[in-house]
Amino acid sequence: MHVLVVEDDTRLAEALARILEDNGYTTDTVHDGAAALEYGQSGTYDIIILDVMLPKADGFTVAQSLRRAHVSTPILLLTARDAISDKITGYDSGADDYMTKPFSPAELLAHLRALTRRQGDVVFETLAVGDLTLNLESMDLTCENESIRLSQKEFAIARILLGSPGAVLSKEQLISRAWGPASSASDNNVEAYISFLRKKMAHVGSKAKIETIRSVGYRLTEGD
Amino acid sequence: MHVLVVEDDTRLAEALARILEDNGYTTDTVHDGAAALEYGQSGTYDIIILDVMLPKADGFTVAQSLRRAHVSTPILLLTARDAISDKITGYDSGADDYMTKPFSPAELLAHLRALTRRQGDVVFETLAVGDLTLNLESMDLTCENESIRLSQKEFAIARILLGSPGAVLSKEQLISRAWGPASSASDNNVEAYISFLRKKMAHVGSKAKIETIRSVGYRLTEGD
DNA sequence: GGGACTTCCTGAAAACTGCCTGAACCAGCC
DNA sequence: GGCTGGTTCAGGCAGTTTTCAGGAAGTCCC
Repeated sequence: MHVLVVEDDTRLAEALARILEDNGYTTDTVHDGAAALEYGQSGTYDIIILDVMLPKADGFTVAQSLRRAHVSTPILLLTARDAISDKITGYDSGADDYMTKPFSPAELLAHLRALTRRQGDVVFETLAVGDLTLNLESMDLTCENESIRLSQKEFAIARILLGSPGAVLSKEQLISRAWGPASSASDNNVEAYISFLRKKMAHVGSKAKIETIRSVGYRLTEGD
Repeated sequence: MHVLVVEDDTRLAEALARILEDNGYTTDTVHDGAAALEYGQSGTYDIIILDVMLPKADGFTVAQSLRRAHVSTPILLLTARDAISDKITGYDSGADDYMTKPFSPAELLAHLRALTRRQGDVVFETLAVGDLTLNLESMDLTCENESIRLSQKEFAIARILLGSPGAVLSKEQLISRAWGPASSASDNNVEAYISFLRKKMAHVGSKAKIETIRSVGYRLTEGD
């Protein structure tokens, strides 16, 4: 197992190399984004550990460039910040996993083991349509860096809509999937929640729209 | 030092527990693969000693499953066979060390010391999120220069939260990891401790917040 | 175009549920 | 006995879900 460590903090870089080598990995270390790209493109590494804060080119950019160059080596991003927007950026940029500093060696090794094993498993459980992202774990609805919390039922409905974007869902379908097939919820319940959702979507400034298709149902669209 | 012993041979299991307890370890013993998984996932052990030949699921499988579940507790595999192929399978499955039966108590203790040392060497003795720092040795919670002592359970919960900042932890998860998988603690216990922790976090003046996600769980955030 | 009808939207209030937290109660320990 | 830490209880609060009703918007037909 050959690992490329990209980390500008010399102390941390050495600590990483030490942990890895103690555990049977071989390592190369570079200290800035430009070198990371150059080495990463060689395609000889099994994993790349990439710090986000780097001189010359940040981790996100490096990850993105590598993916553009069709390098599919699993990338583990390191960052001190744990903002959700960062996570999303990290994921979008093509990184496979994500770890916030500080971390224990055990944690690092666990992540590496997971990365080499699974390859391509999803790290963040989200649903996205257009500029909208629904976090399936925390039930947050996000657009750009505005986020808002959804309630249980709002989430259930949002999840169904985001789950089949563009499709027309009837109120009956929505009721049966959000309230359960044996429920006695009325059409007006759905209407109320669609209204809530539209309000929250507007609040986070999304361009996506829930269209009404009269006497048929609703449909989620990206919004041009 | 808390050790999980997984061994179906009752005599050997008792012998192991005895040796360990005589040497200052505390132990839990289970007798099959399924229980091993359940207990192991609680993440409350410092070491897992795992026999290869087990009813329900063999040691390799258990080790592998634990690693997949992101449990990074060091695992010491026990086996009667000493074929090389077994050794390889052992390490592949995520085990950290490997010992063939029969062995002397001294040998066992040496392996355990090696395993804990490897970790202890480099393990960060604090967990930090935002302006909050949790000292894993003294169980103090610190922010800036305000510090406060946490009780056992408070510490257990805090450690879990600080260990995966930003992630949503359900009450069930918290119970299983802070009280143990077989516990009968109620949701209200968790609520009570969350309440204590919030009070102590406020007391040290941290900006970090424990968010409630209604009917889902809790999440620790840095607080802008 | 206008009226009659249907469907949908949405603000407000009521009903409900889960959560928080102070206080009491235990148990073990100095 | 006093102390600390853990657990349980219950009232009150706040967020959620449901209900209701008036009005807006769409459809149909003359």
